[in-house]
Amino acid sequence: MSNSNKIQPRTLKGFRDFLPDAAIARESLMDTAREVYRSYGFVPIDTPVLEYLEVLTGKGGEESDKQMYRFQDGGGRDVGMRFDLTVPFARFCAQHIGQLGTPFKRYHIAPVWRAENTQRGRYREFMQCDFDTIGTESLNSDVETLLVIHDLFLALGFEGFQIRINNRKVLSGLLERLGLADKATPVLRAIDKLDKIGPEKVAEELTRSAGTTDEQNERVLALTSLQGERDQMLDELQKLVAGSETGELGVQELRGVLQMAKAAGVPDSRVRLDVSIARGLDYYTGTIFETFLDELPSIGSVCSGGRYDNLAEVYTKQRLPGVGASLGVDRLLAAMEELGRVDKRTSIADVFVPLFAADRMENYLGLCADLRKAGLRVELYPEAKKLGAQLKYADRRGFPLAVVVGDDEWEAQEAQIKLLASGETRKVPIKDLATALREALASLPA
RNA sequence: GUGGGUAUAGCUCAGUUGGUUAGAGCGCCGGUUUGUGGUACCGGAGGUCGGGGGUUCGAAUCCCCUUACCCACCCCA
Repeated sequence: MSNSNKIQPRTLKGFRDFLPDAAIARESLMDTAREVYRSYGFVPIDTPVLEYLEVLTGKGGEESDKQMYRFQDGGGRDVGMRFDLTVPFARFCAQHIGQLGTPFKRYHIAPVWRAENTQRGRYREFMQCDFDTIGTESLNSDVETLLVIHDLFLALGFEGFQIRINNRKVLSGLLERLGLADKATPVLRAIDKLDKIGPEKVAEELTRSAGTTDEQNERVLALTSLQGERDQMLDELQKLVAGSETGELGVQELRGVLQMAKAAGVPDSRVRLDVSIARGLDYYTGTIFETFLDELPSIGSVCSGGRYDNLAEVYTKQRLPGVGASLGVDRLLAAMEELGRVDKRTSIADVFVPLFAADRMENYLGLCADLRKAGLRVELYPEAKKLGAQLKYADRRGFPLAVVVGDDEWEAQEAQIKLLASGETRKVPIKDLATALREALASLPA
């Protein structure tokens, strides 16, 4: 077949291949998230990629319906690919919460699909890492959500990040007082842009999309533009929503969450009360979170979430309040890539064993098997090439350690451990090799 | 979905007003005498210039279409 007859190998817009370095980075990020979630007792679940279309549509607002991949399956059923993990979770809860009992805490790490235009850190297929606590209205769960986010970013190696927090009730309270309760969606969307386009433009948009008066705009902006010291802000907010039961409750909740987070050891510098964050998604009703990296705020929020009153109301009569958040794995990865924080390792094993003495294959196989039994990840080179070439391979793949055993060493029942970063070597008896390797690994810089 | 930009080797990019066999750096493979990689030196492979069509004696270079990526809007992880 001539070259021009070949099918062009290519991927769809917004869909990507992952080469080992990217796949290793992504998996290790997900492993970290998994460990943090588990450390708080969240349990894993999974749901299907495809759902009946009626299960998915009309849940996240118009925009998500537009961006959903949908088609008819072979049996003529209208189906959709999940757009996020929250809506399938709502269906899941409506179906199974009776067996699970409440409160129920789950995490779910899986890809989702959105047919929107791509951009830096925005793809059509991307991984989300959600965790939610459902079946409780306790503010303690809101605090726990914040603590999980905080632990998560620390575990991922970030020091400089900021969790912005707000409460929808504060905004709702104000809207109620201004007689704008039915315009909540356009108003919140406009407010969400405050950081980006400034107060004048927000006012314009408010008037245009929600038909607000100048006075209403002023009141909205007075509230959302609040800045400064936290307790002062809370006091100001209190005044601005005074008279609205919802609003006052919202301020009280904010105060509570912030206070407990502080008591739990989250430094003030990493939690910012930001009255301008609103979140586009319709289902949030209480606390809302967004997380920004200090080094790259422009990539947007890398972990967002909040509290919702009634997740599964369209599927069941049972009321299921909850709170949770979603880590944007691929967006975070794009950010880390840009910041040069992605490990370029293309090997996953810790120990490289060159096939040095070609006629001792059985010895090498036995040695590797023993090391693996001892819990090490070991790669044996498949060909008896020149030692230098084999070490070069190991070096390029980023192996931390090599174990060189040639005829002399086999005779003496010794092995040479080589630290590939420094070139330093040392000899140990083969019977002590596993222990020595573990020690060597432990003493390496992370 | 709308508007703007970009597309040349695996990667980052040169390529003069359209003119012969399209270049560099890095990377990759091999070598610098047989048991030690990352540096140095030598050599090599690799591109129908994103794809298709058109203008021209002649197109990487000009025009049209298409696809992907980047930026903005929108929305959001």
